[in-house]
Amino acid sequence: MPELPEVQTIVNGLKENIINKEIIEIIEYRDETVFFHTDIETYGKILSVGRRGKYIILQTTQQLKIVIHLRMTGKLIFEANPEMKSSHTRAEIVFADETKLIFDDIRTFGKIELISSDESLDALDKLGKEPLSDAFDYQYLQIKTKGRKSPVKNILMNQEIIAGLGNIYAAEILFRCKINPKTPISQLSKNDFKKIVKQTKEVLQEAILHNGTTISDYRSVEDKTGEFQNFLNVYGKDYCNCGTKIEKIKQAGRTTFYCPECQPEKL
DNA sequence: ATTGCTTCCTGAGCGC
DNA sequence: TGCGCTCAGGAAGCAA
Repeated sequence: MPELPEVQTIVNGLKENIINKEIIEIIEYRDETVFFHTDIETYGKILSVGRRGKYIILQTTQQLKIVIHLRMTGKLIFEANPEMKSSHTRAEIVFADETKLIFDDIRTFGKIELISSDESLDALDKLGKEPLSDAFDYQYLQIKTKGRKSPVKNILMNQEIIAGLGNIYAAEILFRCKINPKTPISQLSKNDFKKIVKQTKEVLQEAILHNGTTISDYRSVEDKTGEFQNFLNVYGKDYCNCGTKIEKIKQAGRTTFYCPECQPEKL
């Protein structure tokens, strides 16, 4: 569900709520939700809350990293009332002051992984550059995709190339670049690469300022809804601002939205 | 090595 | 109302 701006919004909310709180228990309500990759005696206090791609990473004082991926429908809800449960609670991180962080996930694809601070996860190690970092520039994108033939949309969705983009933002970025999503990455010019990098950073920054996008079930940590959906140009739209009907196609199993007028195929 | 197809699971929305 | 079908901010795990 959430992409980079939504995850960042959640991380920002968590920073305000759970820093320095001591974890006393992690409860799994549904199997295959919480994975212990390290022996835990005590969890410790939350030292920091961070993000890498779409992963949320909590660091504790006991050399423990809690890595959370929300996938499609995961939510984190900070709850002050210990009695409270949400409709699809899969796990809870319970703090010493009786507040808790509820991990709610309708489709149950999300996961919480506990690892020692000096370890990592394979998926984390393989992630590509952070799109908002200076290291993400057109040269990186060009070198990283050299020899590939995939459509540019698939490249933008590939977490091993760019960490954090998903279906909505990939579509919006290409709309802003006026690039057809089917275009093979190998056919893009240097200028196209520059445009993609520029628009990626701009779209993500704007979305973060608006607390992300809400389509149906995304909520930030305090159950606030994002507002960026009001700024989307193609995703979920029937018509482009130019009046043309938006095309919907399948790419790598996902629906791609684009405007055939504003994003024509290259001849 | 890279690409594409299927799968995990639940619920909403649609047409009949 | 209700049934059955399609679809959903993701990505691992295969097969080709």
